[in-house]
Amino acid sequence: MFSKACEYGIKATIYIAVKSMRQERVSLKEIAEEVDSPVAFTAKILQSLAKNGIIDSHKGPTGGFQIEESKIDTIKLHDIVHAIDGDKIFSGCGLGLEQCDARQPCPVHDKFVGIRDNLKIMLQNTSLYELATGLEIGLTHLKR
Amino acid sequence: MFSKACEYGIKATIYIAVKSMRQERVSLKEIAEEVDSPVAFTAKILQSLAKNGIIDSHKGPTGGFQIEESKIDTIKLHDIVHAIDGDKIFSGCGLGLEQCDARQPCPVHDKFVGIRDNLKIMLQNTSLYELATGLEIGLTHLKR
DNA sequence: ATTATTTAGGATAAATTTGTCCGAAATAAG
DNA sequence: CTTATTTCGGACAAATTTATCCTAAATAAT
Repeated sequence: MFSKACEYGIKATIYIAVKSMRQERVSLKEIAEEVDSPVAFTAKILQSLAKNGIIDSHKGPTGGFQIEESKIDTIKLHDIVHAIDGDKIFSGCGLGLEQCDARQPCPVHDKFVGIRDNLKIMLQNTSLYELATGLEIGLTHLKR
Repeated sequence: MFSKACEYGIKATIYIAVKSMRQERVSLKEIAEEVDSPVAFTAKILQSLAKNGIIDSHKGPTGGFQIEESKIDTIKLHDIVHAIDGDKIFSGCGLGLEQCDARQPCPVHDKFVGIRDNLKIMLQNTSLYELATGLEIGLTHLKR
């Protein structure tokens, strides 16, 4: 469903959010450990999240990543996925046709659009705040 | 959403079904042309569809692929996808965790399960017959 | 200023998916 | 039986995704 990059990106962002709610900055190393993801690859993903304005990064000692607290309930799962995978998940024909729309649909067009709309709505409706809170109160987990 | 292999496989199966409803066998070459897919790669996919009992194959002159007519409305999109991609689309955690279920869920578990159930139900409910008929009466198309 | 620490970013490598090539096996027809 | 045609299946190649490595740049602290 999601790419590995996206999986790592989502987990990392949730972890950063939890720490940011406590006014703490976290290092790449800590994130990768807590989220069980390859360090260097995670670095790339965090880079693109930073470029897309989802997270903030700071170099040097005491540096690391954090998220503006006011943003945490504004940011949606959709924004994270979009920052990493672009909109290729949300657009394009289910069978890979170049020309496929309601007028000239592929055989699975309608059914596919239905599923994808569900996905999009879900992603747009779930906030980072909600995900981070669930983790903090021990309702959910990020490792294993 | 689907792998390329799956996209080609679905298109090919629908095309074979249309021809089979007219008691015609089709060659790999014709399928690849009509479905706009790479010939040799399509051959591999058809092989695995044949091994999984979705389609029948015959070697030699006048050979080719076909589908038992009685099967056409029994076969569901789900069967095609499963024959090609296995059940990796239907199982596993949305964030790649090894241990993730209702008791120890990842942060997106519930939402993810919801979407995936939709997908599964859709795939189990749409028959090859329905897809082939739509194509035959010109309601849908497979190229471009 | 110097040093230690941390992210940025480019180059490279490994793994997976996608795609090609070609000889072998089956089989229909002359 | 021979030949032409078609799928089978293994080896190989290209492209993409995943992952690593290393140097540079920034920056906090001494």
